[in-house]
Amino acid sequence: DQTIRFAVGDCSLANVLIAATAKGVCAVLLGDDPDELIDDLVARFPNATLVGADAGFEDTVSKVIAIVESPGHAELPLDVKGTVFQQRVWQALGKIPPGQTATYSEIARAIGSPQSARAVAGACAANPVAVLIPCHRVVRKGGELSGYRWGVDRKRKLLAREAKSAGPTSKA
DNA sequence: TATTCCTGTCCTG
DNA sequence: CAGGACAGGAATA
Repeated sequence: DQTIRFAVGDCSLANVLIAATAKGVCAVLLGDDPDELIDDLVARFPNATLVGADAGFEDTVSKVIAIVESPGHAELPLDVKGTVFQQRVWQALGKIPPGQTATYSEIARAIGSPQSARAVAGACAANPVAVLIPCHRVVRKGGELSGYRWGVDRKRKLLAREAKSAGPTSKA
């Protein structure tokens, strides 16, 4: 059992809920409705004690939003839990540079299970920390966006913004 | 082109 | 415990 502090802010894409334990950020949720985000948080951490933001948490919130608005800006300590497989996937995702994308099969290969592309997708979907673990940078082979936990449209906008901010050096 | 199998998790019966 | 559903992808008929 643990205590989780949380706060809801907003960015250019949507409302953002940031939640953290004493160890680090444990959830970053995207959505249009703050209440909906809180419901999601409760569902993810049914055994945790949720408390509102206290002094000093604003700093974490602003950092997370800064990363959402401008990926690659900084990193925060994370406190995420999952299966070994999921953690391997998330770690692999973290190696994708801002502005670039990888395919599910590439990630699968990177973690040593070349045939587990579908399982990789499942692990991405289970990612509790939007943007900080860049599951939006994973696309289907061929470059198509197939799906995104927080909306394909949001995924597209995130990628478009990253591509722009990382510099349109590709084939220009 | 349409099936079928593979893979890790989660949800339901 | 068994079966089905997924943000995929490759092989086979």
